[in-house]
Amino acid sequence: MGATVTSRALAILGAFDGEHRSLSLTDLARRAGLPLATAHRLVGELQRWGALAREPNGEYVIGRRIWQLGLLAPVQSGLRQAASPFLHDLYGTTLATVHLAVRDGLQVLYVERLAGHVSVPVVSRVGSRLPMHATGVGKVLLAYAPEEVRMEVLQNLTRITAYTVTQPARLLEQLRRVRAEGYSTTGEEMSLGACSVAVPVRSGDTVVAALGMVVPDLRRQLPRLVSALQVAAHGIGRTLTGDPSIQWK
Amino acid sequence: MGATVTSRALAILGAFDGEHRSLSLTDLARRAGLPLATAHRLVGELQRWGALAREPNGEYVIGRRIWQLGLLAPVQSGLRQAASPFLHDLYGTTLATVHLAVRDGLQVLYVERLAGHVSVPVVSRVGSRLPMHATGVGKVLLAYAPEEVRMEVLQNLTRITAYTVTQPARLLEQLRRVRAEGYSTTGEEMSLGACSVAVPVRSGDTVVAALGMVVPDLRRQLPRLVSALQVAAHGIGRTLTGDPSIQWK
DNA sequence: GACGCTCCTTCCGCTCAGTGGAAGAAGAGT
DNA sequence: ACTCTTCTTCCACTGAGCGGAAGGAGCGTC
Repeated sequence: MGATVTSRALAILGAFDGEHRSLSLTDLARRAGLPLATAHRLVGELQRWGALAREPNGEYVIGRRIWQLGLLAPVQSGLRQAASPFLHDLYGTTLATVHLAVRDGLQVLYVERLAGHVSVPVVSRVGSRLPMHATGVGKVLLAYAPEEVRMEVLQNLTRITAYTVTQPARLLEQLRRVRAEGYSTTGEEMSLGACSVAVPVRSGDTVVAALGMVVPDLRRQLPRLVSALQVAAHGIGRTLTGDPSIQWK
Repeated sequence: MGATVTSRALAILGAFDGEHRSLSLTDLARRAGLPLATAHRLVGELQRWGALAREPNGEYVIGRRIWQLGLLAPVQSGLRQAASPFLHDLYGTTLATVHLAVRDGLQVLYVERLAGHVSVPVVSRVGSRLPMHATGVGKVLLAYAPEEVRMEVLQNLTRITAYTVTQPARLLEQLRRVRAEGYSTTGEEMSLGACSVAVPVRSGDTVVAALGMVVPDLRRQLPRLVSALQVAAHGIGRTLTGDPSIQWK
């Protein structure tokens, strides 16, 4: 059992997540698995440093200092910088929710997002992870992932909606098509009422990211969206190839 | 002298800043003021948890986990949310780099940014701080800051480029004009080849932020840019006034 | 190919920082 | 006035953390 002081402090920070953005001391202690007195002292130190802040209502939230540190993280920073203007253009021409994602292990990690006006149920948030087999960007990344990754993901196709593809053979077929046609689509596989298209972003020969879009319905405008995405992805790729340091562990 | 384990771990994280995004173990130990062996152990723990990551070259950088945590921080989240659509619109109509900044102590803190394609040397990054006297948003925030803040900033006008305003009297005169005319400008005062315009964002009577724009040249289009900025700033202000919780310590 | 330099990793016995049970304070319902 | 919950403070015991020192691992120099 991890009993080092540092691991305890980190356990406190780790108690926060997307659903728990603010926590009381007691919650914090419980979630971190620490005695109240211990949590209290650690929380005090973290707060003094600026890692945590206290809301008017007494609950704790992640502090400004961590926010600033996080912005220094080289999480795809080269990629994000290169992509940023293209994402805006894409948003400008399509007014759809636009995503930039990379593969992180067996999941998709969203590194950038622009939210559209249109009320489509979008689950992703910047910094969140989703399964690969049920998202547009995920299918692209999976299609170009190393064989072993693909195999492991195929073992565990959890059902999310009634339309989620859960048969390995069918998904494999889809992935082959992604490679052949250069784009992937999903239809309400992650959340009802949301469809998506995505294309790979290449730097040289390797696919470093996926660029995707979420819309309520695909049928009519598919070709237009795909070509808009491809233009943007190509632009990002060209910018990247100029840049020597693309972060990818 | 901070000798608690937690404070040491935090000191290690604190060793990173805008100019030092990746550090060797030795640098880290030196900057955090810790013996090498101690730093080594702490760094190991931080890395295991994901607070730090190791680059191929052996240097340490802020890890993905901290990045994710930072995204949960409620830093100006009300303000940023309110501003986001207006920033997009602004970018859409002007295609210039657009900034949203607040005052943090004696510096400008950039809380949001949209980067344009245009190759203008832009120094600011989201989460970074810059001096107030050499940036467009800074001058706006300074113009409306409490007297004491203004005085303290005026004591220390460091020169950055050949055009930086370093005479207190001249800056004061500029600030008076900002208040009178409702916008500020800079001409290559922060970096050569970059000019900027900025306007205040008001919530009720108080100036809560500044909205700015960086362009290669101001002369011809100044009136157009100022009015675009003012429309956006006004919109943000109106959205904010509806919102009860604007984060400002 | 031996030397010197810098940077990283491991070891281990001493000791003081961290621990956490418990008691007290401060609210907020009822 | 009471109970229940959450927060804060206290303090004596003890094992987790400390860090000097020694041992790698590179790399450039002569």
